[in-house]
Amino acid sequence: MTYENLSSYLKIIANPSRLEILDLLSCGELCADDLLKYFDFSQPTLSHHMKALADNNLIEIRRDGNKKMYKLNNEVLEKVSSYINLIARDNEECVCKSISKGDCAS
Amino acid sequence: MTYENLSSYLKIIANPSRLEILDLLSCGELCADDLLKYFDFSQPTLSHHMKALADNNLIEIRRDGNKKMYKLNNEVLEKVSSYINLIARDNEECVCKSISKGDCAS
DNA sequence: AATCTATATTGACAACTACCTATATAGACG
DNA sequence: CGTCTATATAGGTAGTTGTCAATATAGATT
Repeated sequence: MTYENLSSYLKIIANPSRLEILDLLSCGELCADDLLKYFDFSQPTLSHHMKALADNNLIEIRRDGNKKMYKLNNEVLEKVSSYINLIARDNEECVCKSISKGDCAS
Repeated sequence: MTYENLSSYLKIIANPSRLEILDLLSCGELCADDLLKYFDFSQPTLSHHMKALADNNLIEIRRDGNKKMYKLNNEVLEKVSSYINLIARDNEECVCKSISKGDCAS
């Protein structure tokens, strides 16, 4: 995963409403209406957030009769989490091994 | 940690340059000049990124003579990572337990 | 097929971001 | 104290984001 890729995922989840949507989905599917009742923003705003999440593969959508059901794709979220951890820690292939230190060498 | 708080941290790291800066710092302190040589952007842009990271406690700064040394504060990054994991998973106190399902009940 | 219901799209706008150039400042050191 | 070096701040700009009201659409149901 490139920094660009990781950054794209992070941009999507770097929003309190979307974080809460993801958390709400973490114990099962919900439809838009249940989510909408829960929040204070408008229906188009919810739809916009759901599209952003779906476009980035953070949720999956299926139709159920009249409604659409949204389901968390927790693998992606877990992958993002583990990549952040990778950045936080030193390791063999880390880019930090490759930087050339000038006068500031420790 | 509130969704607002987590989202603030995520906004800071949701940038490819800052992710790379953090990764570069993950095996030890560096000064601004070493980082600057590594990237293609201007010195003020680097300074701006370092300030954003420091203001959010993601790095620590100490003066060393003429220079400033930047050090990763990996605890914060690891905390962010683990909170994302928490959101990805179901658990006892999850907000997802509290949402009232209307017609969409599974 | 007409209507209803749930969700999506459009278009607009204020707020924020990342970057630049130009300039300022803080501390080191002659 | 004056100068140099390293980093920070200011001011400006193009692009992005989150939101809304208005409208469109897709599928269900009569």
